[in-house]
Amino acid sequence: MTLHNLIQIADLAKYEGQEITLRGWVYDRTDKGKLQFIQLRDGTGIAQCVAFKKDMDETEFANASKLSQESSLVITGTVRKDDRAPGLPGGYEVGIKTLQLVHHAEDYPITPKEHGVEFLMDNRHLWLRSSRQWAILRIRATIVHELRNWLDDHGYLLVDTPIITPAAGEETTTLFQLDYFGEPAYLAQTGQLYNEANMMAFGKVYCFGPTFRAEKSKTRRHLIEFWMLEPEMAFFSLEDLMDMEEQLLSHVVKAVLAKHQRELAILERDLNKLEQITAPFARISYDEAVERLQKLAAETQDPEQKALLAIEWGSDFGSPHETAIAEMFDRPVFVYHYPTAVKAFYMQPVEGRPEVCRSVDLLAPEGYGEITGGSERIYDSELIEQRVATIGLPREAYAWYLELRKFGSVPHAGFGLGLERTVAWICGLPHVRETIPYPRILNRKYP
RNA sequence: UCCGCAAUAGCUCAACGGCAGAGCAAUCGGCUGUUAACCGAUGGGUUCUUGGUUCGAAUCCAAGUUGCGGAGCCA
Repeated sequence: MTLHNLIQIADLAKYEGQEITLRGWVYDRTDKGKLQFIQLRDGTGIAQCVAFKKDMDETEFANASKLSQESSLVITGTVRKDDRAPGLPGGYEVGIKTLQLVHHAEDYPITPKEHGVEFLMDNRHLWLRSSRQWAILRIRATIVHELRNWLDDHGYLLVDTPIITPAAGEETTTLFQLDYFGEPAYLAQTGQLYNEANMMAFGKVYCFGPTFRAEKSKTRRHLIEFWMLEPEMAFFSLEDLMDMEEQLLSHVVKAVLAKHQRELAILERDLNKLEQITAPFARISYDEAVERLQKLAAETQDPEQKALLAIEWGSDFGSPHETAIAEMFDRPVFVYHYPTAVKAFYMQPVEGRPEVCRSVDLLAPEGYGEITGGSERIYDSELIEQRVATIGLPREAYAWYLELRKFGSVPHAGFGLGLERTVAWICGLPHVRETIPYPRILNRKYP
């Protein structure tokens, strides 16, 4: 078959008046008898291809009238401007000259009508072809690209951390255990401890990869396997960390707005909300957050809501608390100096107030909750030894980590950013299950 | 793990103690501007499972399974 002038649908408008070749899949079709409208999808966009009986070979037109959803084909034809033409980007269509069927799809299950969550999740491998998923995963790719771009351009070095680890990175989470030639090993829940070693070698580093938590969490914000970006910086204070995070995230949001107007339109995202995401973000202490929540709870009439908002100083925030705090601001808000007891063992205590630590979480607006969590790390050798002993961690497993404090220990800080939560927020999605191609959630690992 | 809700055609749902139904999809036919096209026709059912109540159960009851929403835990 001839494939002269093979183009991508995203570039269709550049070829007005020219004869071109497209390859792709039937997204939808309208049959008008002697006239067929084929919406052809090639991964870069959707083009309306019009088959007129009188313009085509009789057999090829007959094939066109039998096309089923998701059948694959190669067409040649002439590009013309037509305001009636739907598609992505739309406004141009192709008058078909030849049409070759590559494969006839039979009974494609996902139709243009509505479907339930369970059905779509069972058909995730096919659901990815739908325009909404197309939009989300393209934005996800840009978010990853822009996060890495910004870091690479600002002197941060990508240093990969292992996925198979001999011990937990944090004391709280349940890990997936592996059989490592007869010895137990675990899937990483964070690259943080290795980042601290890498930071001492390279100054400013980050790791980016999948992390695994065997928690039986069943919420709109949890995945069993999720991707985390973790920068770690030598000589950084908590304030440096917040400055850096707001620069990084406002850059990413700006880039998505610049590159993905079409995708955001498909998702019906409120662009005003994203345009507000500029540095500086709001900053409040844990103490102030608790006070504000207590005041809000006191003023709340609905008893159910009142109970959800109730909080005592010293407790970690639940999902309703995070949402309530975030709603008090029109941009992301940093909450810093959490109680030491609810945070990880390696977080630096506040001087003169050891009951709170130099930690900071970033809460996204619109109820998306915590998207980053970070802190200054303990760099004093004796203090970190003491914390490991108090928590009851097996010292031998952490010996290498503790040794970092013996050779030129420095103040340092870092954070972890949950990629899927960030994608859900920027895309305005109700659930993280659509932010990753093949979500691993409680009781689901297929497909 | 706890609380709440649900499960009926390939899909989305209706029928709520008395004949198992619609729209979409599929198949066949018609139509030269469709945007979730429209019009006509055809095929399509272990009503999640097990047990119980009843003359009679998709419908009521019990247990289980699966899913969804929320809580907790967290990024």
